[in-house]
Amino acid sequence: MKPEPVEPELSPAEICRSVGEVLDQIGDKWTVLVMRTLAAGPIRFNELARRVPGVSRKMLTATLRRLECDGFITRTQIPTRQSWVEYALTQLGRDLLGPITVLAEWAFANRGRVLEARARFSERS
Amino acid sequence: MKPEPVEPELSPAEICRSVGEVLDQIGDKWTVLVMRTLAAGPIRFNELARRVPGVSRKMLTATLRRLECDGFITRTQIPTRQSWVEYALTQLGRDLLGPITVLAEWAFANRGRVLEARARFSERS
DNA sequence: CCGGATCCAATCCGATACTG
DNA sequence: CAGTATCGGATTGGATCCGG
Repeated sequence: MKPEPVEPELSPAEICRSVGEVLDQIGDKWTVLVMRTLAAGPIRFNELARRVPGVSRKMLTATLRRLECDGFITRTQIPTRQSWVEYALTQLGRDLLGPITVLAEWAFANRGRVLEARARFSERS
Repeated sequence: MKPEPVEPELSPAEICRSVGEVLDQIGDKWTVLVMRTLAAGPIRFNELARRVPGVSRKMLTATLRRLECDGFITRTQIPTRQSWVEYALTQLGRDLLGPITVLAEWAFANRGRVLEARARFSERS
């Protein structure tokens, strides 16, 4: 369901710009955690706040606004007696989780190599 | 030359932790730009500073230290008449460029969808 | 329940000047 | 050439209070 295989070759300059932009969008403290939590299905604001450990409501609001603005999630008012707002991933958001998961799996598979490097570095300096 | 295909299934909690750690490492302003520049081959400090547009020497130093500590690059003193220090990617660093490039290519292929979403968002609010 | 608004501390980061 | 040291503005993000 990805948009296209596209051309496999990308110039280094295009790579740099692309990765810079996407890291500006998702490289902050909470964005990916929120998206991963939304991956399980639509969820309300306060439930989301509970499931993302440590996030303040202020940062959660800011993160959700940005994700909504960039088209990665939807925000739906459900009028009932109480206020009720549901957030959910869009197709674009689900698509983005693919490359993010690739990165996460790499990090998980290689965390030992990083820890070894740090140990060597600290004992050498 | 990747370490292993590893188990394809990763629990959501492990994904979150992994991606949080790797984003802490590479999610800042300069790390990926520096690594992409190093991908062309070993390079000296000041040449690196010239090729990464806008970076200050202070931030470049900090970025390189961290990359070295985490095992993504090597720092080599070459004693000659002048000071001479070369930085180069390690195998671990080259491996990391794989998932990063996946992300960059996704961002490049989908940047139009994000721009459309922003246009819709701004005209709706 | 879902936020917005404000204050404040910590951190980031660029500019500048200096060293071996 | 390859950094280090210090200052100060800008940004980040938590705490708290307030409102619909």
